Amino acid sequence: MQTNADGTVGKALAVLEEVASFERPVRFSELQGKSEYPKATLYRLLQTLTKQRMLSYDPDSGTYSMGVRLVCLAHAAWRTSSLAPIARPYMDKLSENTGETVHLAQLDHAQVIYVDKRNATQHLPMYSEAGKVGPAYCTGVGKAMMAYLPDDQLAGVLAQQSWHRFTDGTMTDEAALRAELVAIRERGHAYDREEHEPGIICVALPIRNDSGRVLGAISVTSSTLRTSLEKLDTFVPLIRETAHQIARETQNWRFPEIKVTA
Amino acid sequence: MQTNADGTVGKALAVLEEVASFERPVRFSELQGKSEYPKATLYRLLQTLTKQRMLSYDPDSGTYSMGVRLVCLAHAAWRTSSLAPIARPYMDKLSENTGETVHLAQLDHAQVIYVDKRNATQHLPMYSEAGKVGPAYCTGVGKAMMAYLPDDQLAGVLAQQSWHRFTDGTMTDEAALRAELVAIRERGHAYDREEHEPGIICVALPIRNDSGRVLGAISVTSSTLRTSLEKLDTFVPLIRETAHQIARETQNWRFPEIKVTA
DNA sequence: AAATGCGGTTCCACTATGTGAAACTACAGA
DNA sequence: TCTGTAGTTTCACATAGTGGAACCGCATTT
Repeated sequence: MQTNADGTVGKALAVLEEVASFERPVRFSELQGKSEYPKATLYRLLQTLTKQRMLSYDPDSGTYSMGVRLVCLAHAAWRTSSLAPIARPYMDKLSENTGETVHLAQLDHAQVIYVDKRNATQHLPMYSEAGKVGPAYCTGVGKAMMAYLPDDQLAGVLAQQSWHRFTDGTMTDEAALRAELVAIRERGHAYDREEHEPGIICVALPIRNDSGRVLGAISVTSSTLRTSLEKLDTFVPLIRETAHQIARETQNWRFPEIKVTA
Repeated sequence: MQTNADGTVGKALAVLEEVASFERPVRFSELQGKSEYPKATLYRLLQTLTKQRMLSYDPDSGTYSMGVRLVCLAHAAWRTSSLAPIARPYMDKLSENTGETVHLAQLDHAQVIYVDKRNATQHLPMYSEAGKVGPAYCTGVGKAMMAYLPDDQLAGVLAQQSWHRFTDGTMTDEAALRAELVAIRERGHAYDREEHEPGIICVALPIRNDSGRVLGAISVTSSTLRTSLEKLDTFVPLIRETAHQIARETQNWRFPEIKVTA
């Protein structure tokens, strides 16, 4: 599970992630089974995390669960270093104009993180969706971002994909995806042709700043039952405009104070 | 800032919190100014956090900001150990029935953390609100929860309040608050009489399980311009019912698997 | 009642990890 | 070129973390 758990902090975070992966309160012994750390070490890490309120321990049931302090920290993270707060009004507008599900995503490590969402049916941007992660190689947003990544970064991301075949359409090797990325650059936008989930299709565009750096991506998603890629194509100008607006907005927002510190 | 930063993990988290407190991308030197750690140590901690993707470093501007990995972890925390996902349908209903702003909060350390919200005006449960923290001693939800805390825990929470006078109505010492908590227990619900913010009032009830343990609290909030405490009082039965429903729901939800492991 | 087994906690000699003053580098402005 | 400031690296040193093993407490078995 844990990639490079050097240092105590790394180990602690690996354990935290381990607890998270259970998606429910979990006993010491269950963790011990999955963890690579010896009993005493694991125990101490859990103690530390609990004392730091990253985990909470329920003495009644003898279980650990994720601590609410994380929710606070994440709130700060979301507010200050995700595109979501900046993009919100534009997301709203795009959602209204298209009437379809709209995602805002960013790239982290080699995964896609959805930082905001507008739902077509239930018109609530659900907290429960922000924070969700997805694979980069078989989602519209993932491919849209990868297509505009500098070579060295792209290589790193590609190397870490799982290439799991979710559907018949999933691209399962680097060569296929690289070809696709070229096509995306030519076309200017990415598709998800039921590559991650059968029946689910989307059009996605990257959000890039003036210097061309990829900040994130937006997608308009729907199902093959309701629409087709051709129909979604009509939204491209709208999405592009939204992406531009968000990118422009970031220029003003990011570090306006920095130059003033003198 | 940092309370008990024993161990490397504690120090790292203190730094993380420090970065969060700036609410914007921050330079090394700015952090150094606020931090108690020597240059080299701080530097290494930042490196570690960055490598662990809890922070992200922007080489262009030389600034650190909160990492998106936190958003993922928090997603897990929110889903599995907050009341929010369980309470969601009941929150929806309460919001609809009252037409006022509804909060769902939990106690952490000595603070109130809002884990969900329904807004009266903009009817979107905003991610940006979940994760917000507030003082316990001068909010309806905070007092509602404290009123039903076991003595030892209560003492701990009280000891950590700031007793800052936000408004004329703020209770600024333990004695006053303890008297209020007695009144709350007698009455069965708590009020916020413009104690935190002028013009803002609310009624709050704790969410308690069968054994009486405090799980969280719900409140219905409004402004003195629109309504009065007397009017909010009419919502009490509705809120109580909601709290009961949520508490009942947790019984089924929490650790159903635990007993089966045999 | 004693024995067994199991989840959880503590001990302690050992050493990996983190520490931080100081030296150094890169760069901007004088 | 010189000087100062922000950021990075070094290295002798010691703290902090490690983990095998022993221990505890409780439930179940004999």
